[in-house]
Amino acid sequence: MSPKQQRGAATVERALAAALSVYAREGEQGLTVGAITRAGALSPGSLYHHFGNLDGLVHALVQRWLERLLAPLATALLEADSARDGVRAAVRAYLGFVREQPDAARLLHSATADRHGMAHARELRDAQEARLSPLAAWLQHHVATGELAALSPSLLESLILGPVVATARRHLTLGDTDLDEAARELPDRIWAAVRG
Amino acid sequence: MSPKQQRGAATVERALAAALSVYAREGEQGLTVGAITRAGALSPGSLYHHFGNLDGLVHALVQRWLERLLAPLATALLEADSARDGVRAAVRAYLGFVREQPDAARLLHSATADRHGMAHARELRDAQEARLSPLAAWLQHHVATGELAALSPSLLESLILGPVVATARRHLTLGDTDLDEAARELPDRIWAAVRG
DNA sequence: TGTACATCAGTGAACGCGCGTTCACTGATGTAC
DNA sequence: TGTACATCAGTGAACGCGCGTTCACTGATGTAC
Repeated sequence: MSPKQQRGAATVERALAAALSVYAREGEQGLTVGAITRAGALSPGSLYHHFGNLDGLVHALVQRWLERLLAPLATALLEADSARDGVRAAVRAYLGFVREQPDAARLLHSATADRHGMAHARELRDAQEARLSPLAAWLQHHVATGELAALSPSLLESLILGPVVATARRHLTLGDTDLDEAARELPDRIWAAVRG
Repeated sequence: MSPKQQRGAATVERALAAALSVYAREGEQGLTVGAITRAGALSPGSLYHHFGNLDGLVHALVQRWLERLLAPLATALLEADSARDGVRAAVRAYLGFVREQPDAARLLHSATADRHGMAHARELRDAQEARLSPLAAWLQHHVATGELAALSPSLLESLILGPVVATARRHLTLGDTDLDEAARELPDRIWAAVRG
């Protein structure tokens, strides 16, 4: 299903870019085949040639941006000298992504991605396993050294990312949250919740 | 739009109960007028008589359960003797709701509610203002006494509810999170993140 | 207590719109000889 | 270097399905006199 010619690769890019911009402009219920083909200047047949169906395109879009969110997060963690620095850097990396890529962040935090997340929860995690397992290993290691509290990985993840995700959602939908304040305050406060 | 006869009130109840059960069984894309009228043994016309349209029904359903989630949360806060006890009791109340009403929790945390939340974010908050403003006042008061950290209300909210929401979502979708562990560990750890 | 009447509640067949998807076809690309 | 050919990429009109919604109507309820 992935393109074998440069021309095909370029079309795939156009389709994905068009889908994100349509989503940003029209929201979830505006993300239709017609809107995407119009915005990306491609035909329905071409879209189906590359993605199989609309769901396939959305899936590809979510995977792509999830990767672009998780990659710097993993880097931040793995390059840190201590658990404390890792957690704080990861929080900053997440907030940085929200600031730099608001459209993509809105997509990842939103209904569309959620529906996908719920329908393909395990599948999504499998696809991103290359990114997620280093994170899990990092957590496990610092629990073993005693720097992090002896909690299950999922609870640690909830304590670390929960406040960040909540802040991002509020910022992106209500707009009543200040990302600067969050970047200033969250890293240390989240660390206080998970340290050993 | 609200029923003027007992018969009407009973039909409204049947419709809302049917909608929640359809949602629990079939998920978001199964929540159609046809499915609801079949499950609730009512006609499309009747549904439109009471709710205006499908969106109106979903709105009513979300409002109802949001109220049932927020009411005990507010009670927990206001009856607490200290900020510490309040925060811990609120976290437990939220987790209790998730445990007792998993279907409703799934609805409130999910795509459908989110779409509504995004489309009618301010409207929703306005409707629940009677519940939300005591919460805001409570936070403000305990910030003033110095018990809570001097952060903006929205950031405090994110620090307190963020990890709980993240835990609930994981529990309800992936099922890989233990609510007992969460109820044991989260209250004190969340308190550590927001104390003054 | 009985009756007339306005209003509320409920029915379900019918509609039409918009959507995702298909398919027979043309055109472009790259490769083997 | 040139040509034949297989494969990839792209087109867009057409389709049909399922959906939310309507509407003319019947039936139930409660109230005023």
